[in-house]
Amino acid sequence: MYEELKYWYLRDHKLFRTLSYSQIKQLCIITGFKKASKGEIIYFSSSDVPRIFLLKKGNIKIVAIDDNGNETIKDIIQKGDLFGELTLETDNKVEEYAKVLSDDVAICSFLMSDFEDLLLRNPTLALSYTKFVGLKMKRIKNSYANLISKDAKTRLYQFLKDWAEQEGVQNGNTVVIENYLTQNDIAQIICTSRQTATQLLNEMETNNLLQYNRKEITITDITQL
Amino acid sequence: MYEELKYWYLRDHKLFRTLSYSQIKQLCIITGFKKASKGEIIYFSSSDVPRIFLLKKGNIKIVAIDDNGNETIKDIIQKGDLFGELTLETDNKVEEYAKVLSDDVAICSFLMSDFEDLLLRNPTLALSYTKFVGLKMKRIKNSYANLISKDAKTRLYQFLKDWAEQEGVQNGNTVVIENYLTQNDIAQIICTSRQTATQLLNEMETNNLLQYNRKEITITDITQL
DNA sequence: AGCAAAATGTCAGCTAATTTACACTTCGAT
DNA sequence: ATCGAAGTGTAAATTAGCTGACATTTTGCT
Repeated sequence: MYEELKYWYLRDHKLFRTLSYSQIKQLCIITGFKKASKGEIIYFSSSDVPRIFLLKKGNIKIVAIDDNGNETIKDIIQKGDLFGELTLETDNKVEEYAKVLSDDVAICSFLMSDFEDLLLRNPTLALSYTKFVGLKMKRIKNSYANLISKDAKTRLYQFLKDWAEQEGVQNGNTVVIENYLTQNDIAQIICTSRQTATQLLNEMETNNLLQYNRKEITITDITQL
Repeated sequence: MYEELKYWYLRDHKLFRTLSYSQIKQLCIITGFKKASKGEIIYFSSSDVPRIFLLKKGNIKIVAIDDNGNETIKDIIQKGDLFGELTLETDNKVEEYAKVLSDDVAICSFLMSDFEDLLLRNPTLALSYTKFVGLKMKRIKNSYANLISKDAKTRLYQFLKDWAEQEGVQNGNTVVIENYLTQNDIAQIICTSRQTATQLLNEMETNNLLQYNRKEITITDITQL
């Protein structure tokens, strides 16, 4: 069980440990570098040639618009994460874009075709990349399994635990998370209504499980969640 | 096992199409072969060394047991599909097994380590495999997205459409699917209760959208779903 | 052929969570 | 410093779908 969680929390920087500096440089030289600040929207799926992106700094959310014009959060991308067409399949019928959550972000990107060439020339990297995608898949599977079989409260607890593990600053059993999400964002991530999320968060606050404000979330005792 | 036989087992998988006959023969990676019949349970995750499996014939479901002893269907595997630890990550704490759904199945397997060696020696194959895993991930994402944002009826409709597309025999707008699933199986796949699934199927039958029986499902007009 | 087990059909509560609706608070821009 | 927009708080009405509790039908087995 704990082993599983460890896997799950192993964020994706892992891939780049297998890449040498020169390899990374090679990728980044080929491409551009982009900075953006809070609230900005970055379109990346429909645009020109297929690319793979690497978030160097900050946080963004990947948002999709469905047929009815509803926004749904597909993913939260953190510093060091790759995003874009990781499956190496060009398929641009989905309308997705990224929205900047933190004060500012830095994104570097490279061409998918270049990346494919690199993989062909470097089987070890291809293998690592496959494992990396597999890890991502495992993560997605886990989070969806949670969404489907658990109630809203359990989902919120699980989300907070994940978040704390990934980004929280721990001090004893107390964990402080920099809160760049609105309650609405959180609600969307755990797939519930904004109102339900608000209620649950307030309930947790009255039960002294955490303190919530727009800047940060302090989890009183992470072992209690 | 004879070389020719091994070749036959791999030949028509899209993954290995990039390889020539002689290359495939050289692989010699198939180390296991197994036949089983309806209802049989095949354990594959916990056992000895990590393997990757290829289903040559029939249908199976991958079932997991959670902490409370509840069965959940993780995947339906059809003829030609690979299954097992496709992510190449050994991770053996999940209690999973396969149950044979069709009258009989033929499964061949190879060692994950052999497969990794193979990928390292064949960059093109490694890239194909990476895309293959990516495609699988995309599918999973899509089906989960459906599960979460749609109601039970829509989920059932979507499931039937997918199933029809994958395995149905079309004649005009009428599609006949060989039905190797119970209503309970269907319910589990679309994540609802057996009763709800039954009700929905009967409702569809009275609305002349389909005819259901244990052997086959006939969708009157696939464009109506 | 006979019987137990599995699969299917049906229905009445029950409940979590969505929806609707509105008030209050905080933030950011001018 | 003000004002509109975004974010948060709260509550009643409504509902999809689960649970439990059966009856009925079909299947596989000896």
